[in-house]
Amino acid sequence: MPPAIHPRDEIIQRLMRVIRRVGYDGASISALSKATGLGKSSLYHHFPNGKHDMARAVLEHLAEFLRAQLFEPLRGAGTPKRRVEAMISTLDAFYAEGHESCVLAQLVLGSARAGFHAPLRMIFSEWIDALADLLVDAGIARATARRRAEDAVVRIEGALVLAGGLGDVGVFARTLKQLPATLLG
Amino acid sequence: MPPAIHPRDEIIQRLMRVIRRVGYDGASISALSKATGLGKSSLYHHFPNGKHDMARAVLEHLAEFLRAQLFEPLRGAGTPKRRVEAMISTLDAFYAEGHESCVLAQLVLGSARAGFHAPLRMIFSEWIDALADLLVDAGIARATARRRAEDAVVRIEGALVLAGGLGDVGVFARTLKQLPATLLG
DNA sequence: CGTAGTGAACCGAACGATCGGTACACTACC
DNA sequence: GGTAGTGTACCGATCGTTCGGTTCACTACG
Repeated sequence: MPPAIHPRDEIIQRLMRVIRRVGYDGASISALSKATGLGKSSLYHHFPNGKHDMARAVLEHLAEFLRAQLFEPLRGAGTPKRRVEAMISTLDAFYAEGHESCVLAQLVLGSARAGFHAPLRMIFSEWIDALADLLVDAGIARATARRRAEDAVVRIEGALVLAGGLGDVGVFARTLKQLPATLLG
Repeated sequence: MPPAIHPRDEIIQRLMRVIRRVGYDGASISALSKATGLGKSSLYHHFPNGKHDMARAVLEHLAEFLRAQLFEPLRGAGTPKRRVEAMISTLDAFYAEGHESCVLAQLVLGSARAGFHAPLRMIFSEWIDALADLLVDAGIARATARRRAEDAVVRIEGALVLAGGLGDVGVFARTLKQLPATLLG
């Protein structure tokens, strides 16, 4: 293996850092170029279809991250409460206690949302499914479990929006804190 | 009153329609010009500071709308449950049952969010305050009321994001439906 | 061995289009 | 006449994208 100063994952993570902060429309190629340390044409070498490809890659990368760090642990070992708490602390770190906004929300709201419809729906669905399965595991009826799982994701996304809008991350902390009780009854 | 083909409110509403769909960064001046039927120079006549002024005006217009249509009714007559239900049906209409996204969220997430920090915080705060006051009115302890009010706004914003992400407005409908129970216990 | 060739990774300069914004003359109505 | 509102033409900057070209590790072949 050659030195590989710029592993693809590292590039994508830097793209994500920009997009999650300023959104798809707000992320210019030159900004993405600066953030990655790659020239514009080098970016096009890695992502032949341009900006859309970059965001797509970010979305795929995020999906893998979520599967490994959130969805799988939800299905893993430990009591349901423990597993929910693990998810919460992962979320708290990923969103920097509410200071960072959500890439998913950025792409849902951007002007190019139509182009990301499928992967976005996939990610949200998997998230809800993983949570619902956990609740079923905890002895909660399937229908109730789904409703609560959906509600949990709703709250997380909403808390991030509100934290940004109020300029106060307290609402995100409070929302995360009361998640276990809301989910598990 | 002269014919006034383009009353200011009508202009601002059309600006809002664009911004709420594609966000601040995605809303180009030419798109805003087309949407309002006004030439660029006319737009700059009405909003001397350009795009930022337009979004600012949209935000002020929205604040007035929310005060008149949401916050005041929350403090008005009728049982607390009735007042909550009135808010919900207004929200359902305003967001077209979940098909339209939230202007506030768009401005919170856009790259120019710093410029709208104050009015955004104001609106969210007023909303939470109005809801909390209603709950106190319904006999709920102040601290609990605030937490629940905050949670309600969190859910509304989150449900709009998720409705867009899933491409299914069902989640918005379900969230609104269970709001009265969540708020009033 | 050497050396010609290959392809992946990279780059800055430049493209046409559009960006947000301005200048100014004109019209409509007081 | 004055002034609010408008249309046209235009500005420099930046947009996303493409171009021409360089570097360099590696392979094929004499």
